[in-house]
Amino acid sequence: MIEPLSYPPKPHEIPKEIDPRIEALVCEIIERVADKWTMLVLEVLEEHGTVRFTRLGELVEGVSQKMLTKTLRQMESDGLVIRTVHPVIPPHVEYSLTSLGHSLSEAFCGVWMWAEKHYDEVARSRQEFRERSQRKPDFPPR
Amino acid sequence: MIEPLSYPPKPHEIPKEIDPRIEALVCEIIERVADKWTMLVLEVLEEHGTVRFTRLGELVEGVSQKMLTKTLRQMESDGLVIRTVHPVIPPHVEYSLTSLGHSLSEAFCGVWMWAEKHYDEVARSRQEFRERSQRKPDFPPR
DNA sequence: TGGGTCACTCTCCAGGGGGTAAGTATAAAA
DNA sequence: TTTTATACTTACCCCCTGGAGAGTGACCCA
Repeated sequence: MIEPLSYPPKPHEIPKEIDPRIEALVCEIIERVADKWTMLVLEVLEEHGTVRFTRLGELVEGVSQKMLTKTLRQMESDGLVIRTVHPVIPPHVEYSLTSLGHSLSEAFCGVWMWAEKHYDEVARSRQEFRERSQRKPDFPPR
Repeated sequence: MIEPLSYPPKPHEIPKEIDPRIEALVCEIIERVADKWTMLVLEVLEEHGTVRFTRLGELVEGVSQKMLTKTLRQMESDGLVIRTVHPVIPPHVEYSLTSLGHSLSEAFCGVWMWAEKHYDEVARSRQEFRERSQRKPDFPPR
């Protein structure tokens, strides 16, 4: 079992406390999990419960079949979604979140809310940045 | 100001409540923010406070100068980091998180902890998935 | 016989992400 | 005078991502 780390870590506990293996593992999960489509699929399934493949493709705006399949397969492999096949013709396949999936969705809640809450601020900042960089030559020059 | 949504949203509040503009905005932020390097830079700055360019490059494992610059520029534009230039030679540039940056880092805390907490579970799930898919032909065939 | 349904899978291909390495500016130090 | 230090920028190039679109299998229905 991995020992929980405080977050953000206090400066004094940084140097030796982080096992590079754990660092790598967590990074790997974060990378995969923070994938664009994964997050969007997660959200849609959280909202709509059990959804069939084609419908999911409609709900996740802009996803191609290829990417949808790939993302779902990945999420299934990670234990985030359950794939339920009804052996009929034409095929009928349903996707829904596992409890692990739900828990991840909940964890993402923070980021989601952050994005909503700070949207204006980011937009404003981008605006100012654009103006600033038009006017100002920099040192060192970029 | 954007009206806060409950999360996860209750089924009955889904259909009309989500303004597609807001949906798009949030998605855009999430996409950017979920960028691999952005997250890693965020983490390093949270841990180490104020850091110079070259050092940052060492701390963010595997990043190239090009990507580091790009990521930092982006984060600066979004108001997540401050870039402080000391006009000396050789150049001395320091990066640190803004309060907005800290708040995002905090929001990601949930995901970070999730990854740590559920690592074994995900690993196990992947293992099983691999075994399962070797044995089982599927319907419909993949 | 032919078309429709569903959940994929496969192939082709363009665009872009991102790596590498060299270039730049400047002054102090050796 | 050459080197070094620092924070970039630029050019070149390759590989991989991921989109578009067609194909597939099995059955039902007209």
